[in-house]
Amino acid sequence: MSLAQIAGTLGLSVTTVSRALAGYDDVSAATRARVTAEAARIDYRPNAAARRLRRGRAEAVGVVLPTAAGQFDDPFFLRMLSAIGPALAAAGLDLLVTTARPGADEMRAYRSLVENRKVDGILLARTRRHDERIAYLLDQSFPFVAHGRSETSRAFAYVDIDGETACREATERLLGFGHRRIGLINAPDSYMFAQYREAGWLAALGAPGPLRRVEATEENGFQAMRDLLRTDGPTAVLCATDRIAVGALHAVADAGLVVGRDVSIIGFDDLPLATYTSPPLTTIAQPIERAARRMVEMLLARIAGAAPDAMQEVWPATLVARASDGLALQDPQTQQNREPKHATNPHLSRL
Amino acid sequence: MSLAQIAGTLGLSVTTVSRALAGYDDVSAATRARVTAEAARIDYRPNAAARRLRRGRAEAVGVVLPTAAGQFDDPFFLRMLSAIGPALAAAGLDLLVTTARPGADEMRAYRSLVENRKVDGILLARTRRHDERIAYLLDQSFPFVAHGRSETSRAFAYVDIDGETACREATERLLGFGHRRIGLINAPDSYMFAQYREAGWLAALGAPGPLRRVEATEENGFQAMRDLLRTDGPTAVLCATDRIAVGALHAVADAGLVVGRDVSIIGFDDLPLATYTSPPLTTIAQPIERAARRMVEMLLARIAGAAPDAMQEVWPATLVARASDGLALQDPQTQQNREPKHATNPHLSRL
DNA sequence: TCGCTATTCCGAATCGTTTTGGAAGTCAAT
DNA sequence: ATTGACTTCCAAAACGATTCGGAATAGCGA
Repeated sequence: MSLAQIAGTLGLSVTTVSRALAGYDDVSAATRARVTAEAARIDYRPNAAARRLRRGRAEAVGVVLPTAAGQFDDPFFLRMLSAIGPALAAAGLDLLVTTARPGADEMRAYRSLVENRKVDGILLARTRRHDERIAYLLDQSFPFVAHGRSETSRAFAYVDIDGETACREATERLLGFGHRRIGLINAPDSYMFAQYREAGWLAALGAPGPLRRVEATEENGFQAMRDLLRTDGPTAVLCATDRIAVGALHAVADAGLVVGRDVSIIGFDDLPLATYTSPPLTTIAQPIERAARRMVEMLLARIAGAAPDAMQEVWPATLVARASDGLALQDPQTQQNREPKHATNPHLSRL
Repeated sequence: MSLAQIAGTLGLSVTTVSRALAGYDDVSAATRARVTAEAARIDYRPNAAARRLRRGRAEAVGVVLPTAAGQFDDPFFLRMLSAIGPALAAAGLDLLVTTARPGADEMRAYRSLVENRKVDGILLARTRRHDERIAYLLDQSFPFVAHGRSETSRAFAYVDIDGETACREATERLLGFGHRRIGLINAPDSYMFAQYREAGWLAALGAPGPLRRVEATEENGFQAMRDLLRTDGPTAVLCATDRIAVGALHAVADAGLVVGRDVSIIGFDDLPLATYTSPPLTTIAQPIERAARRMVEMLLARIAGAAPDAMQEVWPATLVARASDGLALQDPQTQQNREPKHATNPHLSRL
């Protein structure tokens, strides 16, 4: 199961066997044929550790998954992983997944990946305004690509979703429905994506509206919505993630109100689930899988030595209208328009 | 950043530095102190590839995630990963994640992990009745632990959830509510867990009831439930997973029926989401995280050489009652008992 | 002084691959 | 016969850690 073994049975040197399999042109066609045949016969597989040691590359890429409450369960990361996997496999790279609680643990995980040379590059998500991970990787000039921007003067590669525009347009949509008290249940504002979503909401509104900031779980969405309903009485609420929206949906129903009639709700992510909430959730779809594949492309280029300056992309998100939002109640002219809207579920209609 | 560097600045041999750091007792206390101090000073990290090559161990564990429609998105795998991560980190092992579509791709992924010696052991989930992966790993006598049993005469290590008992009890609960036409929306019966869940349902029922088998997605759950309602008119339906149940919930509402009154639904998994469906989903909770941690323990023992025979555990699952099931309508005596049940959401009551 | 045991250190081999810098042989042109 | 160009092969040196089998020194009793 080693080059030496093939070399032995064929009476060749290890060098020649290696070069034959690697496709060098200083190996005769006949010899190459004998080598590849024998390699196939014994099902030769190169020893990954030896290759890595010699080449000085790990041939692997790292991802650190946060395990804080509500973080890791997030389908967001799973969707990212599912898209990263095949893209990396196509490039012959392994995927090393580490889990860490945000905080000291987390930086230790990144340091271990970098300093033990376990990976050649890193993908990271859920960037923060002041992101210690990004600062560290930049300091080490270690190749990485982020999903999301961050507040630093130094250039790094990223793919981001334009949450600001998406949330501005979603809020404008709600304004167009006649809503005036439009709340936002946001993620903690240390997250960069929360910044942008809030900025978009604020831009459309002109002035601050009812706001809550919570970690993105169903439970927190529920609590925040219940609180919002009690103290601020919004007629529409934008939720920074679908998980928050699911909790919010429930809080509205729990208060004896009807989602889409008494209170409009718009989410963000377009989880598979969103079609099957009641009512089906109007939400903002972001192309996570495509973004993840692009991130892998960028990372390969970074590992190959390309500069990050040209690798900064912000992609649009698109609102998918379902039935959790609609015309504001206080607008009298609208009552007759309501029914068709809620009876029409674009998903169900094609079943 | 190598032993040679430390040896150089300290005027020692590489051997001594290595042995000092490894804790051998043929190194004087004074030398060991000098070595550890210098190692700390330059923040020495052993080269993972070199260590692996020399020791002949990968110091990593592999997981292959299925990427078929509805498979990978499944929160099940994310919950597993989130529990595996810390347990492996504690043992100093890396986690190598590969993605593969079930089929040829999948076996290639397993072969690559084993034959390129990329991992020392493998964790696998969603076992199947005739599981090619298990057969292969047994053939290679490669250490692995499965989540779920399989139909083979050869012993292997596993942790499984007793879905049969859980589903029997859930079905008995529905029978106790007066339901007589109790359907099952199962996962494809190539999956072992589907076998057990169906067996439990069947055991309680005595005779086959309305049955559908689909891949576990919301969409498929929706379709299967709609079909079931049209052709079989069940008053209660057991769903093999919560994702199926979410779709089923929607199909019931879509048919103009009320979940918990006209049709009872029970899921399986107890996703975080289950509390926030409408109505909140009665479902069966399985301790995935604890099981995953136990699987890691077993895998470490297997890698250390322990036999798998004593590593076969089946754990109980527990039903958590929420509001998606209740007394059957046709039973006249029950009408006054219904209301309190559905107004009482054990989760909400503690908020 | 001689042997003996502890203590402390180190040279060299090893893991399996890649790669540098030739070496040996063939062939045709001079 | 010599030269040069080409083809085909290989020895040996890496990569960095681990480990076997000593070696050197010191201390001690006989």
